[in-house]
Amino acid sequence: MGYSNALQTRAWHAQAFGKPCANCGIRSIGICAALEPGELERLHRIVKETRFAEGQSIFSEGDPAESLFNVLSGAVRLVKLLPDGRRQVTGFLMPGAFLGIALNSTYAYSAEAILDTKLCRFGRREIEGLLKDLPHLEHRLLGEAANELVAAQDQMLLLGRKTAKERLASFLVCLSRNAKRHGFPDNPVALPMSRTDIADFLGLTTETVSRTFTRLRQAKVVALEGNAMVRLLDRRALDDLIAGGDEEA
Amino acid sequence: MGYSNALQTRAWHAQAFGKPCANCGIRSIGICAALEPGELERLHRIVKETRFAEGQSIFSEGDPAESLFNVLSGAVRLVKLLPDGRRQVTGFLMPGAFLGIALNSTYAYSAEAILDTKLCRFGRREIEGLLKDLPHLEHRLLGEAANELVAAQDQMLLLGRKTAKERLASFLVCLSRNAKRHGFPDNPVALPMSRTDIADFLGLTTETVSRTFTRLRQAKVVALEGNAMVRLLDRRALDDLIAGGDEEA
DNA sequence: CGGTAATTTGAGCCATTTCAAACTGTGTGG
DNA sequence: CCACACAGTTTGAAATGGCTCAAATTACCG
Repeated sequence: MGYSNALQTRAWHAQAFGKPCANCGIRSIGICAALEPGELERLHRIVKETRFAEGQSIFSEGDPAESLFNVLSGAVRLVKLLPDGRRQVTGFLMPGAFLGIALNSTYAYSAEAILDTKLCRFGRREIEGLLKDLPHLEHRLLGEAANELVAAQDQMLLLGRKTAKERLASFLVCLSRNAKRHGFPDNPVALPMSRTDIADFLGLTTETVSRTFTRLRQAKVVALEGNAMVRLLDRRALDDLIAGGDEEA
Repeated sequence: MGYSNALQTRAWHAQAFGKPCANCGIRSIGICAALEPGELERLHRIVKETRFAEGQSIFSEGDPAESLFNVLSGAVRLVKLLPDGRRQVTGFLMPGAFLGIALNSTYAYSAEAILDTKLCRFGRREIEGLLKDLPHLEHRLLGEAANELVAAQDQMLLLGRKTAKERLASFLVCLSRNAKRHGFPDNPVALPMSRTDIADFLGLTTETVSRTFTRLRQAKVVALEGNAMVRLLDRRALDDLIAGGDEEA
């Protein structure tokens, strides 16, 4: 998932731009961590850095899947649409995340930049060649896919069975955990995505997300600091909500 | 996803039991399809066939992930629970499916046999050794994971944004497609799982699933043939519901 | 400091849930 | 082979959480 605020955004943008992969600031997080210097060199030859402005589409559901990406900086949302416009956000990607693991012939979802975003782009053909020679890389990719699968199942539980309050609490804690894991501040947590994005991720409406924020605020469980930043005040209450035992706050 | 009825159940149970992997009836579907005869021999040495009776637990969420499985016959449901008993079924597995791709230290969900079920069991350690030597296998596994990821995203869209009628229609068509793909009858489609399982998979209650079946039946879109078998009558109407454009039926 | 989009708040409504009761199919024992 | 019994399913009626539509605020940006 992605994050943002003045400070964090600056940090993200400071990361490798135009440098060879060996110096990539994201390397220790991304799949490239699996590679030796020589292999990195080879990877670097097939990589091309690309920028997307806030709101720009990276690729659309149904497009031929010609590229895979590594998020260098910024944030990305993955979106699925129904013909009548109903929208489901299936995930938020932060720096270090891999985009396009599903090596199918077409993309199963659209990807859009939430912030100004830099990506490493790999040609699909080239990656497949690389994977043949570098089993580490494939192994790492499989690990990545496995993690995404676990996250997807958690999300199914959330969408199928949790209340609005529980969904928002789960979301905020998840955001905070990820921020920490990636070295960003984890308590006032940044929310780079709009309320609509959050709603479409949690299977709710914007109005419900907003009302739920208000209720959590009134219960002193969280505090909003501006619109794109939340402070988690009562971790215990949040954890209770996430587990989903019984109500109280 | 799984299926059942007298005929189909018989077919499943007729498949390889105690035979070496080379003769495994499921091989062309499962991950083993990626292997050469010599490699299969090696696989066979680390495999152990296991049976689970209907309703039996194969493993539970949180258990150390010591085994991976291949479904030979029967059907399996994957379940996540909240402490207060709310339940989400995250998937149904049919013969040929792979169970436990997430190579994490503990299982992220429980697996339970819906029918009497036979599985190939692989030790985790052994599989990891095998993967080191057989890149094909890892590649195949990655492909499998990618497919599951796509299915998971579709399910998020369903859980987050579809109506009860659309959810049930999507489920039935998906079931039918899978049956066809696996060589089972795809029009009267078998439903080996209970209404409760369906409800917990679709994020609904049993009552709503039942009422929705009734509405689809009254609209002559489907016909129930016994409780564990549905005939899809109006494919067009089903497809419209799945796409989720606008209502009518 | 104003303009504009995003967010929040309000009021009424509706799809789905909940709680409760009737039904039905399936498998069993007589 | 049939009647019975029970679990699973269906139906009914009332309650409700989240949605819809609409308006008021607020935050952000130039």
